[in-house]
Amino acid sequence: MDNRPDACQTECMNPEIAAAVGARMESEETLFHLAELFKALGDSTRVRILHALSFSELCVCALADILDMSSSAVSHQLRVLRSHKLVKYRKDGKNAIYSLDDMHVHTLFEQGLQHVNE
Amino acid sequence: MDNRPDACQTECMNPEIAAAVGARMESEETLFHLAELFKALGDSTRVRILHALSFSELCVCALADILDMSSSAVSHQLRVLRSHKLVKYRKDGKNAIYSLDDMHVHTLFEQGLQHVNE
DNA sequence: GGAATAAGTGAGCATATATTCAAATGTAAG
DNA sequence: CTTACATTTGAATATATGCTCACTTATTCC
Repeated sequence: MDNRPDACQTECMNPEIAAAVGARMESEETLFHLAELFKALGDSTRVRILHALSFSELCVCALADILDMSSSAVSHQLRVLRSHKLVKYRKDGKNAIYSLDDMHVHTLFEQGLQHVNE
Repeated sequence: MDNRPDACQTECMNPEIAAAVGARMESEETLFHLAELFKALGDSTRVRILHALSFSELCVCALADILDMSSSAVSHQLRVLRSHKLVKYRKDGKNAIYSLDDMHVHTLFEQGLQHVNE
C-alpha cells in the first residue's frame, strides 16, 4: 500500500504506468538545462534580438536602434544570450558584431512561430 | 544626421542594413507571443511535466508522484501550461487526465534537447 | 596623451513568478 | 447526508529578473 501523502490512493491510473514514465524520464540535470534554454528564449527583448540577428549580423548600437532601447539594456540581454551559446560575436574596432551562434536557434524560432500562429 | 542618443553615430554598419532589418521584423505582438510561449517552457517543473506527458497521459496525482511535488504546485503549473495550449485534459471521475495538446510541443522539445546536447 | 564613442558591468529598484499553506470545489462511495 | 479524496484556487512569501543609472573599459582619432 502506498502511504505517501501525495500519491494517488485510488486507482486513478495503473501505478505501473507512472512507474514506467518515471523510469524513462531524462535526467533532472538535462531537463534543467533544457528549461534554462527556454528561459533564455522566454523574454520579449531577447526574442527580438535573436529575430533581428536572423536577418543580419548587427552591432550593439544597431540593435539598440532597431529595438529602440538603451545600449546598456541590450548589452545585458546579449550577455544572457551569449552565456547560453545562442549568439556569438566578433570585435571590429570599437564595435561588437553579434550573430546567431548556430542553426538550432533559427529552427526553434520557426517551430515556436508555427505554434503561435496555430 | 542621426541625433538619437543611442543610435550609432559612426558608420559601425551600413545604416541601410539596420533600416532593412527593422523593416523585416515580425510584429511586436507576434514576437511577444513567441516570448510568452518560450517563457511557459522556461521552467524546470513545467519541462518535467511536459516531458512526462510525452510518454503517457497522466492524472495530477500521478504527476505529483513522479515529480515528487505537491499536487497543488503541479496544478498551478498545469494551469500555466493550459493557458498556453500546451496541455489539454479530460475529467474522469475525481481525476483530471492531462496530455500534450499538439505535436509542436514534442518537436520543440526535440530541438531544444539537440541544442542542450551540443 | 587626451577626447570621443562603443560596449560591458554592478548596484538598485520594481515587477514577475514558483512554491507553500489554507481553504474551496467537485466527485464518488458508504 | 457525510466522509474521503482529487483537484483547483487565492493569499502570502521568497526569489529571480529586466531595466535604469552611473561608472569602467577598450578603441579610435586628433
